Amino acid sequence: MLEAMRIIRDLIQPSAKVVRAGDMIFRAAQPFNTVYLINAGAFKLVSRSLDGREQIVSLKFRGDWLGFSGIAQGRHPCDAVAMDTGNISIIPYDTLTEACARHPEMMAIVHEGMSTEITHERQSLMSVCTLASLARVAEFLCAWARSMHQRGLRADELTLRMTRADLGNYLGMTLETVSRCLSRLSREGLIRFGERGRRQISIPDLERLEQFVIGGLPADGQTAVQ
Amino acid sequence: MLEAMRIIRDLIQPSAKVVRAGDMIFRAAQPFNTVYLINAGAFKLVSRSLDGREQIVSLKFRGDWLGFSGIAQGRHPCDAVAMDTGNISIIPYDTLTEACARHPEMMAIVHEGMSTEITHERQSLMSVCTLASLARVAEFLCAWARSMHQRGLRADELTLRMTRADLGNYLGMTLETVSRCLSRLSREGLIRFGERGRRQISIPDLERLEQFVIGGLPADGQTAVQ
DNA sequence: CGTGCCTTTGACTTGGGTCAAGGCGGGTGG
DNA sequence: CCACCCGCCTTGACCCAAGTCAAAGGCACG
Repeated sequence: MLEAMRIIRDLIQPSAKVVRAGDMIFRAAQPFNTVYLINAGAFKLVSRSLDGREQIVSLKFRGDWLGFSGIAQGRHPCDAVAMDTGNISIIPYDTLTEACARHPEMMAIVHEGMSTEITHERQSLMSVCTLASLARVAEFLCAWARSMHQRGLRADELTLRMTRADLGNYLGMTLETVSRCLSRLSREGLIRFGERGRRQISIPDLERLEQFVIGGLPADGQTAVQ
Repeated sequence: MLEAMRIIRDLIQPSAKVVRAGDMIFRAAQPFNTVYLINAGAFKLVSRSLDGREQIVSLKFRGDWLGFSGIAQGRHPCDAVAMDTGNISIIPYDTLTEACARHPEMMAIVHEGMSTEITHERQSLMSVCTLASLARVAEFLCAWARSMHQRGLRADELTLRMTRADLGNYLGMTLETVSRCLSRLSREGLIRFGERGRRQISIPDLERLEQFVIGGLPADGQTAVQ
């Protein structure tokens, strides 16, 4: 992934931009002509339906692309919002397609990015459809940790950059349920809250948390109820 | 879309294959090296988690691509299964990337295909996360109808090619709930069951069904309870 | 040191899951 | 041609996970 980012820098030399929490990278319905590569920070993609339902459809981090979903309709179908300060490379789509035509390795990178995005959205669907809320929250934390690890960041100390309401929206449950699930995971010792507030979560044993997702708690009668 | 299929035929002249209900086009974990373009038929993509949860993550029809999700890992992440007799073009991925490098319009078509797929998966997530089961079933039917219409097929007479269990799996609910929701929609006059069994559904007024998804029933006290 | 947002927790309600009992229809074999 | 079977579908009764509503505690910032 770092490799890919280096190749893009070499072949395209894109300009970059610093963003702050709350900044919109693009908005739904805006004409599509640019994609972005995340150098740092965390971003959410928010879809809105005609009748005002709002859904966080994806979370994106360093190495991820923003904007591919706009290709099909020539307009972005969702908002992209920075969740904290970050840095993105700005890549005109024309430039990108030209680079793809000229350099097979560039096309490979872009296709891989889109393919990853497809797979990722499907995993979200799978999680929402097949897991109970407690396991869903646990899996979300595992995925976040794995994702951080894979990007070379520390994976045992997560700093969630979102409110419980956002989390709940993304995971398909209410903010109260998110809160209860996190409390429960903490009570079970599967996670711990950090000193810097309840958005900081540490995972003492990722292995065990992953086991919990697929198998639930070992049935030994030791676990607290509710 | 038909335009795109013509261009592909002209530029690549892919071989085609007839498939029958139940045939696997590819299986999860198989090495990725081919993509498929659907000429006719209906297909489901099925993901399986390590612990055996199974999820239908997408349904595909004429004009859709099969296999892009395998690019990222070099292996298909899911099974692709034909839901009835169909016909697919077989396109080696190498051939496709070469055609993309040589012909900008080919690259545009491929990128559009992937982009559409990303957007589509997000809409599923949105539907599962923000709609109650009755509205979800209704929206599913609307989407199927729109999708058929867009492909030049008749949109007021759907023949679902799946069991209630598959439907429920795809929509994130049990088969009993699907059954109850369909019965309810029928009782409300929003859909009708065909003579050829309860998998054939006609939509007398698509407009009204779409209104129902976003607004629920008009509150006039006429509607039956449960 | 207040004011407002975020989070937690409790009590209650409910949509949809679970379990169980038929019903329907098409295919097979007697 | 009929009887039976088997897979799919529907419906009812019951129950529970998660939603809703409400109250209060914490934290951050002016």
